[in-house]
Amino acid sequence: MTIYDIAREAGVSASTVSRVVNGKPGVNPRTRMKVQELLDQCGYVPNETARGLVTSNSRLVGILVADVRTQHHIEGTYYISRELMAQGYCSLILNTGGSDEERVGGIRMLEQRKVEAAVLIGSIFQSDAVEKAIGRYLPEVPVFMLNGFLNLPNVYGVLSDERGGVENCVRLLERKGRRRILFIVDAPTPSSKLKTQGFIDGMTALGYKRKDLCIYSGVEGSIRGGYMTMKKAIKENPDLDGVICSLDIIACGALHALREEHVSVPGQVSVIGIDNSPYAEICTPQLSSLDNMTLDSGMTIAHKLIDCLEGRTTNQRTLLYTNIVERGTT
Amino acid sequence: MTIYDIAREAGVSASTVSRVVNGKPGVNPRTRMKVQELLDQCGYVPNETARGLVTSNSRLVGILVADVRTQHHIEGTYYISRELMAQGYCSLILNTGGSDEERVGGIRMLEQRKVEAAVLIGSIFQSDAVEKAIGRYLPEVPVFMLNGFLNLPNVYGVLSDERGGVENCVRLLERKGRRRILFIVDAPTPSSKLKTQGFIDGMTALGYKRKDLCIYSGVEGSIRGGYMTMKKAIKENPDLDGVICSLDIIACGALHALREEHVSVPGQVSVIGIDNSPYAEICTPQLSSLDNMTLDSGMTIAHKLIDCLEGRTTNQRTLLYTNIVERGTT
DNA sequence: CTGTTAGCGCATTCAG
DNA sequence: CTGAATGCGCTAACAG
Repeated sequence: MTIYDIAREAGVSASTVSRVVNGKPGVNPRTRMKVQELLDQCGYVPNETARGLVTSNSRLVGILVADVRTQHHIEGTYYISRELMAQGYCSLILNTGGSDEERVGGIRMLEQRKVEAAVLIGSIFQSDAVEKAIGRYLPEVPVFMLNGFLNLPNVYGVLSDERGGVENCVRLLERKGRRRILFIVDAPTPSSKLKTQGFIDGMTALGYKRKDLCIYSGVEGSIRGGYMTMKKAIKENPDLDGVICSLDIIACGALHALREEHVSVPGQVSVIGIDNSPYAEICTPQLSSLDNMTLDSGMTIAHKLIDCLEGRTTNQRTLLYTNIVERGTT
Repeated sequence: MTIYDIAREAGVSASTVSRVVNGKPGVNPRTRMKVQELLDQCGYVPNETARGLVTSNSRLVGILVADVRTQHHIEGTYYISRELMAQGYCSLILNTGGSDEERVGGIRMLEQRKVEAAVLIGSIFQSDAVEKAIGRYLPEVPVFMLNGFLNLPNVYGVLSDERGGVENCVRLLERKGRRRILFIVDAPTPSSKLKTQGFIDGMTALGYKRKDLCIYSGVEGSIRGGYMTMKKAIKENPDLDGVICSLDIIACGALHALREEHVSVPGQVSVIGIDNSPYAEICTPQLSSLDNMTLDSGMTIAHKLIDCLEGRTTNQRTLLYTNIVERGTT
């Protein structure tokens, strides 16, 4: 069913049908009504592919996520896609997976589908390979990064101050009288590096020496990872009284280990996670967590994206402040 | 950058460039190499929109989800999109939201984008409005439903036996000596109706009268919903010794309430959730849960979908068996 | 107000 | 082996 089919039925030209479909002026009201009726009756749906080819706007926005199953990535993805949908845009959500080649492949695919803008979810996209790929494949398309930034003229970044946030976590534990604080951190993404830096800055500001700091890094971002690491950490540091984990899910695993070892939380040991995810409310005791504003970041990006699409200018780099949500573990 | 630009540079015709891009035979190896070099050098990416228009295959599959944030929907979505990506297809993931109009709008949009197949995630899509919309907008396109089915020639359903699964949960609790079993169920989707039926069947098989059954329905699918309902249920049924919840997240809330009321789990009361989601491993004690095979369903759909796209036939309706994963609450 | 024409970028005949 | 011509479905400019 094309506009030509409709045109023939209605006894008018294709242009007239096109005008009616798009609600353009300059059509006799009677003609318009007749055509519209036929359109409804046939359940005509315009072919967006053909439309995109001629107008060269696809009304498509690409969203790249390493893995949509990641709790703290899905919120932003959801919000952005809903907001764009409301503006008549479709979201092409691509699960790129973990490797640089896959990320580059994703960017190439966005160019292939002629997206009008791209969103990259997660600091993991802050890499040289991605920067090169954007320069090569998407040099003219606005690219928005959630919790990341690349120094390119068409890249916009919305980041949360995770470094400062973790520093605040350290200060909080210090105020609670904690003296032997551990930091457990997952794979070394740009984000987790910032978190680690925040831990180091916070601790050294309190007078601790860099070499005395206790950091367990490269931990698997799962319950199991947190559990195993905590088990080990207790053995190695029987005097520990505070733990900061780079992910809520790791903290959940750590809580399991602490319970098994009959260490009371928050009596003997305080625990803080990061992300303020649903997990934090489910575990026992409920987990205190650093809210790194993934929802806010998503909302900010959605609005900046729409501004950009509609021709308004917007600043390239935004920093959001974090805050600690205290629950039962501190 | 189009094939014409490349053709001019290379001193050949667009047809030849097209042949090289698509790896078609009938090109002089020397010519092919020269063109390929230019292609690489320019970072040429074919315009999939134009390609789709002429070949009338979009290499696009639409995935409709009410809300990607729902834990037990994201697994299948992820798996399907990854599998399709590996086959060279793109996934157009649409968050349709909760209303029938939005679901119909989503289906319309899939037709507009000329998807080659559609996947509907969740039993909520099993409705008259959706059936009508498929008949109207996607009568020729294979439609796969995860945990749902519609009696249309182009619809394929992969369902898990949730009714039987809940019946087994009842039996399990009975074997554990539980006599006063409650059922807490969220909003009345086709899926939760089946679960409820399973509860009724299981209980009546044990000799309970329909009117004696204790069912709390229409509960908000959240921790809060489970918590509030459990609080109420304890008051109203001080002798309860078993609870089955239609969602893990509800069971998590219920566990909170039971702990607050100093009811020991599983000492005094056994609890079973449904979905076998990550939540089940996080709460304390770890939650026994009915695994309704969302991952398996996703995998099955992905494979059937690819079979279908490649012209192989596949049965329209598949039922997967469920099984109970016992953890600390039973 | 309406119809005719051209062309978006590409794959695919069909000639050469 | 290669190129010219055609059309996918649509919008936009132009002419009537």
